[in-house]
Amino acid sequence: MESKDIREAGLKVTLPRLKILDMLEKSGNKHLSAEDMYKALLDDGEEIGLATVYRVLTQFESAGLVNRHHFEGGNSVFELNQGEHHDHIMCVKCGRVDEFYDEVIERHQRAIAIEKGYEMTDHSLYIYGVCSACSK
Amino acid sequence: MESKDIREAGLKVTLPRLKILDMLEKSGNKHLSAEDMYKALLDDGEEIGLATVYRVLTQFESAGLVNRHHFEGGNSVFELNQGEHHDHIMCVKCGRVDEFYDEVIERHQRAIAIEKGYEMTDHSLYIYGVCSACSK
DNA sequence: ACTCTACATGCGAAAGCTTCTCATTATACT
DNA sequence: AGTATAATGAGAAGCTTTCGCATGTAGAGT
Repeated sequence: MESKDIREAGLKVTLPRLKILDMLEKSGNKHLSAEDMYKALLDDGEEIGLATVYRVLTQFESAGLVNRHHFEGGNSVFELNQGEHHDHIMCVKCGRVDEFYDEVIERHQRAIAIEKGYEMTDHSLYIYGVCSACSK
Repeated sequence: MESKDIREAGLKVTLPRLKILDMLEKSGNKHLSAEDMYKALLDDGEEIGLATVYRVLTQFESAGLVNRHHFEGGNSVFELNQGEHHDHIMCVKCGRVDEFYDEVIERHQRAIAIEKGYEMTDHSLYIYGVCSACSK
């Protein structure tokens, strides 16, 4: 039940929040922008403002329910936080996104932070390329 | 002489371009935004428009003279392309930026791209943390 | 040096994404 | 159910970046 997550985040359970969380859960590993979700909600006949979508996503992010990514070129995209950290590889032609996790890279990042005297709080790694479907 | 670089990029040697390139060369390993450079030019008494700063930086980027980075939270910053690729680690409190290069990480990125069926064109890795000066 | 043409510039306007403001409405606790 | 508090929708505003266009200038040829 999604409403539990919202309540546990200290937020009231409202229709926009339920709809947005629901949409993220059903989206598979798609990475949706606020605009994407807003349009989809409109198409569903919901009366939800774009500002609300942004507000709710920001709150979900603070609560750790979703992750925000800044892919190259413009707007942020969001995905459900499902526990396991991963990084992204993205096709510069079609926008397809795949996910990966590499323990060696993770370990080296931590080592670099220590070597440079930083307490690591976060990191972001994006690989850009042309996917197999687009390169033929 | 910087004008050679500009000419080799197929661009006319103009005052705004010289000033901007000069400023990047003198900035050490600082990472400057277009706005930073625009303000510095104004303070120097130059009559250079913000649009020109953006245009010139974009052209320099296309020509491979500078690299553009999208740090978390807003605007792009630029640094001179001095040959060797590197990634960045940034303090989330004071904005300090350090650079690093890790061959193992680079190799793993290439391997991941191949494994996922991508022809890698680019990648970006940012580590965020609290630097030693800010953490005490 | 002088001329000419294509390219650059500055300015203001505009675009695109995101946040803010505020009056209205809904949630959840008593 | 009643009430305090938080959430919403709509539009305005903010910020970075780009565009359009009239004016100005670099640089090749003469």
